[in-house]
Amino acid sequence: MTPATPAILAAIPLFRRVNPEDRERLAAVGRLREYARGERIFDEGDPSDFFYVVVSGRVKVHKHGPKGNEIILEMFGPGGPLGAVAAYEARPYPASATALELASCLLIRRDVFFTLLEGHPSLVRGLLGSLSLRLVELTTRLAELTGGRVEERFARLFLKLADQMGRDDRGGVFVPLPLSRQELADLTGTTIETAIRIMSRWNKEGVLSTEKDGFVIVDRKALEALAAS
Amino acid sequence: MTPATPAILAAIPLFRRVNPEDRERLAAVGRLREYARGERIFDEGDPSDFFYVVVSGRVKVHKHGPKGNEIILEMFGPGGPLGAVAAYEARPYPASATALELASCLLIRRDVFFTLLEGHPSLVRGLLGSLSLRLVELTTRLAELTGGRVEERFARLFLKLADQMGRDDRGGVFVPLPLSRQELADLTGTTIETAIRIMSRWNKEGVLSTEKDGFVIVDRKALEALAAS
DNA sequence: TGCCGTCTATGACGGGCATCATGTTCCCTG
DNA sequence: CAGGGAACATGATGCCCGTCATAGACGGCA
Repeated sequence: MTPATPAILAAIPLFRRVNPEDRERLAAVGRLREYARGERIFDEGDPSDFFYVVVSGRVKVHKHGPKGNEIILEMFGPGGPLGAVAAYEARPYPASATALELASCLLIRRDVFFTLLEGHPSLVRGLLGSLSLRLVELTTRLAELTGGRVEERFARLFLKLADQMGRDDRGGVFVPLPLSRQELADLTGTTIETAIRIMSRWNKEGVLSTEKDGFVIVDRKALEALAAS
Repeated sequence: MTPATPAILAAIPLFRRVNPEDRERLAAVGRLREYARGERIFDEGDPSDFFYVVVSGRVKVHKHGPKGNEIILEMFGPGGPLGAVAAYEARPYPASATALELASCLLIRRDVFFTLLEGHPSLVRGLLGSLSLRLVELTTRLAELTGGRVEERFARLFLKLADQMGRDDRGGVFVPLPLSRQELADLTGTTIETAIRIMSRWNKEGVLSTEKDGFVIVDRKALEALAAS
């Protein structure tokens, strides 16, 4: 838990258009905190005392269904807002957030964040934009999660990851994101066994391989064929 | 397509805090339009020329998945905003909207809506609030749609409808919303045949009956037992 | 009144996937 | 190095539900 610096704030798109003086003031009350892989940042149902911004690493936002199953709603990298909805509306967090890898977040107390919003239309604008984007992505995920085979969803998931953060390496497209089989299952709305089955079959068929620090998509064409079906 | 009146605008929560003069101006450029049951209001992918507000009736917002299946994302009654995300970001509508029954909407041209936003922080505030609410509801639906039995989802759907708009009548709780079997299927992420099977079985078992203008929940306890499982 | 399209209904069938169970690998720690 | 827990792997089993097919019910329209 270290103080924030204006430089860090300036690197966050949401705060880029805030004037330097206010950034100074914000830095004075903002705090930085690191989270280990798997560490919980906040929990569904907790009172929303803080608004968070991801500074480094990746974070998953997840929620548990009525039957005890868990589903990952979205994954955020640097700049991603956490708890915006809850903090804005002063209601409990509607979902949990957990670090997918070593990550650091900027914490802003709810009341501070709120008074900052009052004086900065551009901030409100930025929030509206990011909420809009999330709405669009969530609706797309909702439409994709229903009525398709699980393998199709896996194919689409990895194609999206490849587009977002893939780089040519290790004889294919390398996605530098270590996700467990359980997390893959939570992303696609299935069980861990089915996730394991698909991943180990793909490994044998030379489509995709799992590494310690991510995945290597060896045969992108195969994934595209599966996603299209 | 008739002109809007300030009285209609005043009845819409989103515009309630806009000052009367601006409401006059808005009424001058806003248009009212009626839609028959099943009529399309706008289509996924269309350019977002208008921002809509439901004035009367009910409207479904739906989207088609990759395999041609359709899913209903949400249903709006009077006051519900349609196309807010697209209009705000000037991107094509991410989903379609269709009238579930005879409905009327207020249409506001995108550019007019946008300049109105500029001068009214309370409007922006209202938009943020409604987007937040929709995000929360969507995430809940996402979590519920995965990993459960179809019958559970049906039970939860009707319990929610009962809470939202049910009234004691006809020997049970009457939900005044005529939804086809296909629409029930689109709401729960299943097929029309499964929807028909569940509904006709429930009818025989005396749990729930379909009427011309809605549904009657006869045995609420039975639904609660199913939803909990 | 008769035709036809839409919606509702019901059966047969099979496969995908959840569930249960057991085993292996790997890492971490004392 | 032994022990233990977590993640990965794989087989057996069963059933929910998607798919295909057929038929009745109903309403609109000529």
